[in-house]
Amino acid sequence: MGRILVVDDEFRIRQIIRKYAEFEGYTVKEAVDGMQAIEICRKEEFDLIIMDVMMPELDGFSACREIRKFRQTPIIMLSARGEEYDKIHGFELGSDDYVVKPFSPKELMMRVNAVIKRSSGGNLPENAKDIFTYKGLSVDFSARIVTIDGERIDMTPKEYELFFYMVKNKGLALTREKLISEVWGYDFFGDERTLDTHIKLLRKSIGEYSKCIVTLRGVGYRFETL
Amino acid sequence: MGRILVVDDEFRIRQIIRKYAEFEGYTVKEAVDGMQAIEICRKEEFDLIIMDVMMPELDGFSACREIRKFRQTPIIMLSARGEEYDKIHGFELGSDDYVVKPFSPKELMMRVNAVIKRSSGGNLPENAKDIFTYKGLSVDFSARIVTIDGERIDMTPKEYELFFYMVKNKGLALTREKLISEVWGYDFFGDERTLDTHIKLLRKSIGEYSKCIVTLRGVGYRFETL
DNA sequence: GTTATTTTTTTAAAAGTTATGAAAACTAAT
DNA sequence: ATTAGTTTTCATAACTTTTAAAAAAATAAC
Repeated sequence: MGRILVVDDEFRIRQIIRKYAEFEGYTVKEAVDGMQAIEICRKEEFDLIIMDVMMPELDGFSACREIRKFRQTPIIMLSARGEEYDKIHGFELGSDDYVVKPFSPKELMMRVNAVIKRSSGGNLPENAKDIFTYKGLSVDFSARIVTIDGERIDMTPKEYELFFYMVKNKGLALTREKLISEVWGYDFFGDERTLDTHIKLLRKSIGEYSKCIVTLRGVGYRFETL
Repeated sequence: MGRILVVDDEFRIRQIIRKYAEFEGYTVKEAVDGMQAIEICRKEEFDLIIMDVMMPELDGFSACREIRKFRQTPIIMLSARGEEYDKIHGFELGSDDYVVKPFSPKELMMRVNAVIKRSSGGNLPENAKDIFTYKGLSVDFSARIVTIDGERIDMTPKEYELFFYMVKNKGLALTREKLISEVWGYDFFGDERTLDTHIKLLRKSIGEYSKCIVTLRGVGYRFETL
């Protein structure tokens, strides 16, 4: 287990990735452009694809899109610094991660391991995935699993419901009323401070990421990826 | 689903965009200038508008501004390299993306897909965005975030409410009575100077943009984009 | 130019909100 | 019924915002 497809037009890059990946115990196959990558993917299955954005014949984005039509293989995109940032960012949701060139092989391998662990760890049917990730934090909505740097975070049902709702609505100001009616139900008539207490418990649970839950005085809270 | 309005005075450009967009499965409608675009937008709804900046009759910026008054359709602007860079940059936050001519159709399509995915496909809450921008100032109403040159401005609830109301009613003379009843509530019976104090605090918070809040002696205040 | 009026700035006290810790109530499993 | 874990309540501490009032500055009127 651990098959990786490396797609890059530069031999040197493919070589270096192969070296490190094989050292980590992965089996590596190579493709020199997007077109070739698609053909190979039709015939064989991989646990991960590492693909350069800029390639002759067919660029990484197009290839990625094409492959995704018939495979759910996780994909890590490689791109030159600065260049195409917007595109990658917009695309990011579709790919699983991206690494900026020049990269340190170590860093790349770390990401490779993370992505593979993330995708193979959960033995769910790959299609029903609904996962949010931000840095070392990942929230698997369908599995009800929250991990930080790969480690599971135990959460009580209420913490999970609250966190779930906030992450799903990340970047939005959520009023106390909204949070309470969404998490506790519109007919909750309990104490006003209940929400505060659960925010506190939740913050404690997510450790360093507690700073992602910002207090909006007089309004409520907002979960944000800084 | 996937209706696009292409606004450009050059037939060749419209044709090429149409070709690629239809290939990707979108339905395309065309307009030759800003005026026509506005008329069409009043009658029909689109998922995306691709609009050239330089056009006879009515330029892209003006048309965009006009359309935004009644539609939230995402807009991608096209412009010649270098030219109008400042405008585009300042405008960027208001539009959803911009592409510099000459562009590769592939690149444009990638952006089109990204914008459409972001605004409709992606079930992220990010779509419900409601953001006002003017130069380096941006007010995100749904996230309750105000930034100046990308940096967050901390505001107290009252400052935010007051600013929110003034920006939403930008360009209008707002009487002290109106402001107080809208921000504090019609039943506020506090001190007359409270409003002045909060205007002061607000001005301090928004720094250089404080000059956008003009005092209307004997009347009230007005927020304006100079 | 002086005076009266309005606006702005400055304070400090008052009012209001959120965070926290601990205990009580509740729930599900044994 | 007991227990372990979870949720809720409550009192209080910590903190922030709002208010009010007065002094200073600016503006308009004379």
